[in-house]
Amino acid sequence: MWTPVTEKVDASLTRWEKLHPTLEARCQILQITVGSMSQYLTQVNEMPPAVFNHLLKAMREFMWGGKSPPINFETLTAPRDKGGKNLLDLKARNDALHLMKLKSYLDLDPSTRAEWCYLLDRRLAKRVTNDSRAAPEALINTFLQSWRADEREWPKRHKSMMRSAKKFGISFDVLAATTEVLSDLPIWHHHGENPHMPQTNNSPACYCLRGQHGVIRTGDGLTRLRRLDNPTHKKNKNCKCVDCDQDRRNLGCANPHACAIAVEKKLSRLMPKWDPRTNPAPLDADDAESEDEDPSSFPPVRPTSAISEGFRILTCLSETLPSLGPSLPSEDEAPQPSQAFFTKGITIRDRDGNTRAAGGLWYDDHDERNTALLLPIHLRQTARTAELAAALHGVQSAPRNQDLIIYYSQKSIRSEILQKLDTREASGWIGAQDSSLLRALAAALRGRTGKTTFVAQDSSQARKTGKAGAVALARQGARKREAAEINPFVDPEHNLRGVQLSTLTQKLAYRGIKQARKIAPRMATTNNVKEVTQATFRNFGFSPTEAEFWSSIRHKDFSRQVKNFLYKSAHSAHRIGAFWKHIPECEERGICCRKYGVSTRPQPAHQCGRDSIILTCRKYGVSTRLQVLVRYPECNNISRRTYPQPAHQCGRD
DNA sequence: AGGTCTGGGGATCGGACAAC
DNA sequence: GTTGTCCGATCCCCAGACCT
Repeated sequence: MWTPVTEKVDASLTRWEKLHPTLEARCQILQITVGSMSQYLTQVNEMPPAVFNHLLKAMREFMWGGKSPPINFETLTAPRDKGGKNLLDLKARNDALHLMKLKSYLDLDPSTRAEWCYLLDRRLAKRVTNDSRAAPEALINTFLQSWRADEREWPKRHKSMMRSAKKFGISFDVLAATTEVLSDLPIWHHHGENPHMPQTNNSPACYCLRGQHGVIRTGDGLTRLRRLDNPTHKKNKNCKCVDCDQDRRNLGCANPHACAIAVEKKLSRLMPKWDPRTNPAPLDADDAESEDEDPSSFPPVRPTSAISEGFRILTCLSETLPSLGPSLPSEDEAPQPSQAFFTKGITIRDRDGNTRAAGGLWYDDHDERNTALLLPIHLRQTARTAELAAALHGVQSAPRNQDLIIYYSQKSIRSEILQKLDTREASGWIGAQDSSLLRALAAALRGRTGKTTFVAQDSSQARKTGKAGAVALARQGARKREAAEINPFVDPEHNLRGVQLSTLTQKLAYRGIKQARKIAPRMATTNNVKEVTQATFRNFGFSPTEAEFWSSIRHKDFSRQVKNFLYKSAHSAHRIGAFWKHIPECEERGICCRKYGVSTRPQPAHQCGRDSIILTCRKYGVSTRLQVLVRYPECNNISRRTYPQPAHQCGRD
């Protein structure tokens, strides 16, 4: 089945090879050949390991024209700002397809759910590993409940999907759910049980509830409970109340009271979030309207309204979040007057010439809570990040039941929190800027009982003082030597891990999977980047970040060849200079020969590496030099100064 | 030498199963 | 419900081949 595909790919790559494409072009060619030609069949029919290995090998060989690879494949698949070429990562692409299949499997809406999903449900329920006595009628869906199926019994054609589900941490979680959703969840093997109070699913009463009463979902159980509130109900097996009487006659239940008690026990062992009895009723129409009236205040959590929306995947992404632990103020008993503060973020050049961001948090003149903070270096150094840090600090230090008014200066802070939060949360913050701060801020806001309102700083007289105060504090923060400690604590109760499966797209899954993966750093590359950073600082007075370095060598002013040259140089992928030093019988290849030199005067023999190639070589050197000079005229002096130097080991200069 | 890639072997983990 | 054993899958490490 796969032979035509592999043959087509191989033939196509052979044809492309004849055009001698550049590294950059090869990446694109691989995307449009291997990527597209294997996509469909992988989707409908998983890619066998042999085919995967064949394609991977073909890609690797094509990348370097059959020669030995100087840069490993993983590095090439990394994003461009990390030194990669964003090359198609076949493994991640296949995994993304598995997750898309998982998405359709876990679409529980009967009107759209495919036949094979029901068959898989049944098949998985045949061999339960963690509860040998589990009853077949209690097993609805392994990912919705706590039972697990024997991996060896996973059907062959769904094995990869099941593996990916496990590998990328499928889970079921919501911040809040409507009563309908809670009532619709299976009551048996409920995943939301309190771990300290193990569930019973196999007692005689449980069998009666399933067999006689037909109780499958928590909602079915709720109707059994009503009698307990009925004054005519007697707490024994012979109760004659209407409900018990009916159960005895119509369902053949011997002890309706015991069954009702069993349901109550079961529900009380659920964590409060999952108990349909304690869940507050959904907002009625009036409440919803009043919320709409004030679009500036932080809205209550929107309850999940369909079971399928509760599945989360790629939960491994969130585990790397740093956490200093909870240090948030507890609920104050006394009612608090409402409080307002102003936030502002600015950026400056510090004495090392690097961009630093600082934030100001202003309450009132001479208020001791006024805060000036210098943003720690591990965060993005932008005004928005700094303002977010200031706002986070303000929210975290306010009593929870206090009404807050946040006067923000950047519009995007308001829109991120008030409008984009749901989408960001659904997409697992993949690709979102300032996600750690926004996450912490959202969690802190959700933990508050007081109302939080976002108001823009405008030029009215009353707000001018606050605005100016926040700016002054931000400037003060910028002068600080010690960076502030930002508390990125995210309360799990107010935070969802991973991505919402029901809104997952292949693109998003692919990005998330690539983001979750760790790529081993190359020592040569790390050293090169460090060297360039230091040299830039020496010559131009600022240190570029790693991302800036990688984007600068792709600047549009450079020709394709030079870009290619710089990229390979950054990875030490040229077999030049010192590379030959220790290779038997090839040592002389590292020695500069005159044909590469611009000067006709005899030069002392030296190791011909990058420096000498750029500075003296005819082939690359002239064009690279010219292009660098056009872009950075100030380099002119440097290169002239460096040019006449004697033998040296080449570096980036 | 320093990089890539492959394959093999050992350690580890998780699950099934049996015995207690 | 707990413990121990077995087995397979997976991960990790390393040696070795290969390249230039």
